[in-house]
This record gives sequence, C-alpha cells and structure tokens, in this order.
Amino acid sequence: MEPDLRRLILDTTRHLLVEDGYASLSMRKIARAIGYSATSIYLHFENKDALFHALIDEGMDRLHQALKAVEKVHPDDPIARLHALCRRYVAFGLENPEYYEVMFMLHPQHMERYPAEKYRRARRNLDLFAAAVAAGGARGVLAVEDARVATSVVWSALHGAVTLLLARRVDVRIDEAAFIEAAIRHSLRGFVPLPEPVIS
Amino acid sequence: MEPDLRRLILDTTRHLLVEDGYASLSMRKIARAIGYSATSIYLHFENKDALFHALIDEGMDRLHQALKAVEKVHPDDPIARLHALCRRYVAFGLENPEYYEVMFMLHPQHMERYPAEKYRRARRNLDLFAAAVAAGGARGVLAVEDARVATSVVWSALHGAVTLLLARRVDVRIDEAAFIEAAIRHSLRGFVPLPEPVIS
Amino acid sequence: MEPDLRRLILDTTRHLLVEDGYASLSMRKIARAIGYSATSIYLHFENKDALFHALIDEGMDRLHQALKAVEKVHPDDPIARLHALCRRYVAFGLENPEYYEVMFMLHPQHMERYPAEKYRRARRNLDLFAAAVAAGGARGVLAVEDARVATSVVWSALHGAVTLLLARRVDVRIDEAAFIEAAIRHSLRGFVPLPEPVIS
Amino acid sequence: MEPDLRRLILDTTRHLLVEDGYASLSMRKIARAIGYSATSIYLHFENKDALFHALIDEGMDRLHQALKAVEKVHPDDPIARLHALCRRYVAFGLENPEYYEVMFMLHPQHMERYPAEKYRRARRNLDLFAAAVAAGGARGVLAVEDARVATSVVWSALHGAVTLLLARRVDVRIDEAAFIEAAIRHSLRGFVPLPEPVIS
DNA sequence: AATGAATGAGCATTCATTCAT
DNA sequence: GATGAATGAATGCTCATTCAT
Repeated sequence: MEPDLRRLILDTTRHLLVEDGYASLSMRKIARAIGYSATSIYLHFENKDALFHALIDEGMDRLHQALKAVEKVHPDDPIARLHALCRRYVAFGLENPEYYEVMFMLHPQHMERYPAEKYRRARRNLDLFAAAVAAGGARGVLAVEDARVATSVVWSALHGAVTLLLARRVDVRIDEAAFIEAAIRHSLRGFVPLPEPVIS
Repeated sequence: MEPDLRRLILDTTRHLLVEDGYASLSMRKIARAIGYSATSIYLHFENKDALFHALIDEGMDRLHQALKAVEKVHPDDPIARLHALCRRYVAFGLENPEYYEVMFMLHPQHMERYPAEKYRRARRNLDLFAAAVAAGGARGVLAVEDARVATSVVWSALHGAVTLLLARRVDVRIDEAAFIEAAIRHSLRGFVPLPEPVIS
Repeated sequence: MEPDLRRLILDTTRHLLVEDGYASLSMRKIARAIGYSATSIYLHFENKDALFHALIDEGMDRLHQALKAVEKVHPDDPIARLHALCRRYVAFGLENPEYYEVMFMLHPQHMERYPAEKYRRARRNLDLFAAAVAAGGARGVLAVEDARVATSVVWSALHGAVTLLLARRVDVRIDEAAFIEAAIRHSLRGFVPLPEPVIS
Repeated sequence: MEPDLRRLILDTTRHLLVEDGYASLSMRKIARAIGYSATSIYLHFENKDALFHALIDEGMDRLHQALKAVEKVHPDDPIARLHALCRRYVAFGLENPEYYEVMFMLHPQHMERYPAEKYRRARRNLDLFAAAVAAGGARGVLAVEDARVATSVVWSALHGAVTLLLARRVDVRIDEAAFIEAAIRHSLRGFVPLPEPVIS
C-alpha cells in the first residue's frame, strides 16, 4: 500500500532518534509511529542493528555529498577548502541531528556488527579532510607534522562542537554561529606555519 | 546498619558504571552489588534519574578537584596552567569513560529534570578554564578575543577528543597519547598571539 | 514450474526435521529451503498440522517399506522375522530421530485432528509385528497368550528403547548397539515357550 | 498474600503440562493460570528451565518415595521386589503424567542445563532397580549377564509402556491393566534362568 | 531504616496465517 | 500457481517502581 515503507521507516526512525534519543528507541515505537505493525519493519530490515546501519549509511552518504560539493569550489586553495569543509561538517551535524547521533554517537558495542566494508565507505568523509590537510602541508601553507593525526585532531574539534551544541551544553549566552566560527578558526589557526612554537 | 547507605550507593553505582557501562546498569544490579534490597535505594533517591543526577554532581566535584589541583601548580603561568587543565580534563574522561558519558553525554531529555541550580555548579569546571584563558589574555600571552567563547571552544575540542576516543572512532593507527597531546597543542596554538592572521 | 511442489515440500521438511529438529522448524524455514514463498506451502497444505500429518503418513509408509522388506527375508521363520523386524524398527527410529518424534511422540493434542482413517493406515506397521507373533504362536515356537497384547508389549519395549536413546537417557557407559541388542533379545525371550530357550 | 506461591506455581505448571503439553507451555500461561503476573514467577524461579528443573527434582523425589516403599515390602525376594518396582514405576507414570513428561520426556537440549549434581540424585531411582536385578543375579534366581544393561533394558520397557499409554497410542481394545501386567511380566520373563519359569 | 512481594509496561524477535493481486 | 505485504499473537525476560509491613 505504502509506496515505500522502507523509506518511511528510515525517516521516522531518524525523527524519533532526535526526539527521544537512541536509548529509548524501540522497534515497537517506530512501528507505532509509522502506523504499521512491528512485524512489518522486519520485512525491510533484518533487525534493529540493520536498521541503524542503514541509517548510518545514508547519513554518511549525505554528508559525503555535502562535503564533496565543497571540494570543487576551492580546488586550488587548501585552506579555504578546509575551512569550507569544517563549516559544512558542523552545519550537517546541526541540521541533521538524527543522522549525526546514529552516525557518530552510537556505542562501539553496536558498531561491532557494522560491516567492515561499510566502515571504509564511511571513512571517505574523513579522507576529504585529510586531502585538504595534506595539500596544505605540501604547499607549505599549513604546518602539518603528521597529516593523519592532524586530520583527526581537526575532526575531533568539530565533533566536540557539534555534540556540545546538539546537547545544548554550550553556554546559552554565546551566539551559536559565533561559537561555530570561532571553533573552526581556532582549529585552523592551530595549523599556522609559525616561526616560533609557543607551547613547549 | 550502614553508616551512610547513600554514600555506598553512589560509590557502587559509579564503579558499576565504569566497569559495566551505562546501558547495563539497573537498580536491581546496584542493589545486588551493595547487598541491600532494590527498595532501599528509593529511600535515598527518588528514582533512577535522581540517582544519576547525584552522580553527575559528584562527577563534577571530582573533576573539579582534579582541575583545581592543577591550578595551584602553575599559579603564575596561564599557558602552562591551561595546558595542564586540558591534560587533566582528557585524562579524567578517559579514566572514567561511562562516568564521563553520564556527565556530558546523557540525552538532554534526561537532563530536563536536572535542577538549573546544579547546572551552575557544574559550570565551575568551565570557570577554571575560563580563568586561565582570561589570565593569559590579560598578560598578552594568549590572543583572546572573547574569553567566554574561547573557553567554550577549547572545551569543545577537548570534549570532541574524549568522546571520539571513548567511542573508539579515532583511527586505530594513531597512538592515543600522541593524539591527545596533538589535540591539546593544536587547540592551544589557536591562541598564539600572532603577527599574522592566516584565515581571513 | 516445479512439477510436484508438494513432493518437494514434504522431502525438504523431512530433511529439515532430521537435521534441525522439530522445535526449530517453521513454515518460513521450509519456504526458504525450497526456494518458494511461505504462502506457496499453503497452496498444498491447509496448515502446519496438515503438513505434519502428511509427513506422519509418509513416515509410516517408509517404516512400512523398511519392515516389509524384512518380511520377505524370513518368510518361514517367525522368530527370525520378529527379531529382524525389531532391529529394523529401532534402526529406523535412531536414523530418523526427529521424524520418529513427529510420528510417535507428538502430543495427543496435535493428533486430535489426525483423521482416524489414517490411524488405521499407521497401524499396518504394527500388523507386521502381529503377523510374526501370531505365526510364532501358531507354530508353537513362541508362547503367546494374546497376540494383540503381546504385539503391543513388544512394540512398547522397542519404543521405550528408541525414545530413551533419542533422549540420551541411557547410561552413557552402556554401548548403544549392545543395549539395543539386549533390549530386543530380552523382549523376545519373554516369548520363550519353556523349557527351551530360543534366542541364543 | 499467597502463602506459598512457589508451590502454587509448581502445581499449576504440572497441570498445564499434562493438559497442553510441554511445547505450548509459556511463562505467561502459567501466570495467567495462577492469577499472578508473569514477573512474579521470576521471583521464585530464575527462568523457565529452573522451573522445569524444580519440577523434575520433585518428581524424582516422589518417584523415589514410591519405589523405596516397595523395597521394604520384599527385602528378601528380589523377583517379587523387581516386580513390585515395575508396577510402582508404571503406576507412578500413569498417575503423574505431568511429572512424567518433564522428568523423562524433556528434550536433551533442555536437560543440558540440568545440574550434574541433580542428575546423580535422579539416578537413585534407577539404582533401586539395579539393586534388585543384581540381587536376583547373585542368588541365581535371575539370569543376568550385565546388571547395568539389564537394568536399563527393563527400564526402557517400562518407559515404553508408560509413554505409549500416556500418548494413547496403545490399541484401545486392549485393557490397560492387562497390558501393563503383560508388559511387566514379559520383561521379567526375559530374566528367567531356564529351564524354570519364575513368574507364574 | 529496610524489605519481600508484586506488577505493568516494555523489549527484540519469531511465528503461522491471510489476503489482494 | 504463486507471491509480497502485512499482521496479531506470542515468546522469555528485564526494568523501574510501588506498597504493605
């Protein structure tokens, strides 16, 4: 009857996720929300984990689309590209809290069953950051010791900003946009190729 | 019989949390661990949330103790102090994974009932960072535009590092200690009072 | 497409039964195994019980084939025939554990719907035993008071041996083959027309 | 409220067992039958298996009481004792079909969790048979090659009779009592030390 | 201060079956 | 003949919580 129940399940799950959180999400709840029996969900997803994994996949793809778009805008300016990637990343997290929660906040235990092959696919996003970082290092416009480490460091700063914002933990007196911009700049400034290291 | 059952409950819960994780923690399990009936817990805590809130309070206090200790070591060097604060913060998170989770990652929904007054108390920890940042700014050793924002930015970077590490999301080929140090340095380098802004 | 899907269903179900056991057998599983939809099974069998009843019929037929083969080997020696029938019976039970279970151990409740007419057909197997017993009695080589009773008695001894073995209840220190042979001999010796032992 | 809910659960379970069979027995069904919530059952039994195991224990004990009583009646006549043991065994099975089903008809898979220590206790019943068989062999009134095997053989004959009767598989034209007596005699006659018939 | 007894709601998952096509 | 979509009922079990004592 429903043209695409699978789609409906995925979308509904995403919304429930952001409203009630992962912990309180149950198959029954999803079923109730979509107006189908719980059994019907199993027609489209092998089990709860499979459903979440599908959501993760989608999220990773969407994020990838968003980030890739950036890449083309600044093909020759690694710094500008990195900056734009950061903005996009944070924007994605704030605009898609549902996706973001399953994608990056799920407990490792649940991720164990996530197929390794998909992990690789998920890592493509990080690779876009890595490419920009490496390019900046190669051109000497960014001071990069270890590109791998540097990439993760940038990512973790962005992730911290997104999660604190989503959890509403950031001081309410701080303007959200200002905070985001400050966080990104701050992180990028860490790459400044300096005459003098300051922190010994 | 027990001089302070409330104390015992809190300690036991904390240990169970660190050892077995949040998801598997139940009132029954706590009761079994302390050797009292589950009902007894309700004599000291209104419900599970109240128990967790008490735990969060304690966690914030413990973190505060840990951070305050640092303060005295470098009373006159804001940069060293900030650096040490960061290290301590990350160490605390990694040493008390599930504790950290309860403190900072609990779904907002659960936090709604958390009294605003306690939120303020929890913010004392951030104040220690803020003080160091402000001191550095005042002395001109750190380039700080808005101390409030800067503090939150540093915190969010640390939080990102902790959560990614706890979720085992950081590339396994990266040495954990190296990653932490890089993340902290990177964040502090963002404060370098520079002749030249790089990101326009 | 399939020339005889009914046939395929029965065979597959039997195999699944022998391999995975009764408890784990479901219509879905059968459907998957035959490569048809679950719905298709209902085109050939009214419901699960009907399928099982058909299976019981077949089992009875198969057992009948096995036992009849014996009959011809010893047409003139009732004792040898009876002995061989017993061996065959036990062998059949042990070789088709779960099949045997469905045939003889299904709860009466499930059997209520089993048509009385089929019961009669099932009884043909017992008749083979009865014939041997009667023949032995007629020839005076077996001491038989009431052939009907005697037949059931022999059968119940065999059934007891099979079921205890299938349930792994027989002392593990006893060799299975030795136990079977002892059980059969013991039962046959009950027919000894004294003072002459017949089975050496 | 209920003086002994554990008792009530055990008794109710037994009755449901004989009425509906093991396969269809569920914790909820038991709960409904006793007028308590399903959860309450878990206050007295760790899980479904534990409940069944308790039932097995009780059954074994009751059977043991019944068989032990026999022992004293014929202390010096192994044959009479064995005969009486057999009668009692069959009588117990027919009078306590509920117990009998859990005790001897449960699937091996469910028995795996049955503590080994209890298995030993359960074997006491077989030991009573073994003692009589051995005594008869020692006195030369029973022809016993291997007492262990002989005991199991007798038991399996009795078990076969009980289960066929319980499953209503025995020809309805046969008088139940006559069948039982014939089965027992037949089995004992297998022990006849020829050339003298012992059981008249 | 402490508890044993009890429960309703919930969980993921499986099942046999139905029905419109 | 065959099926995909759908479901209601059921399963064992866990949980936070309550209440009378």
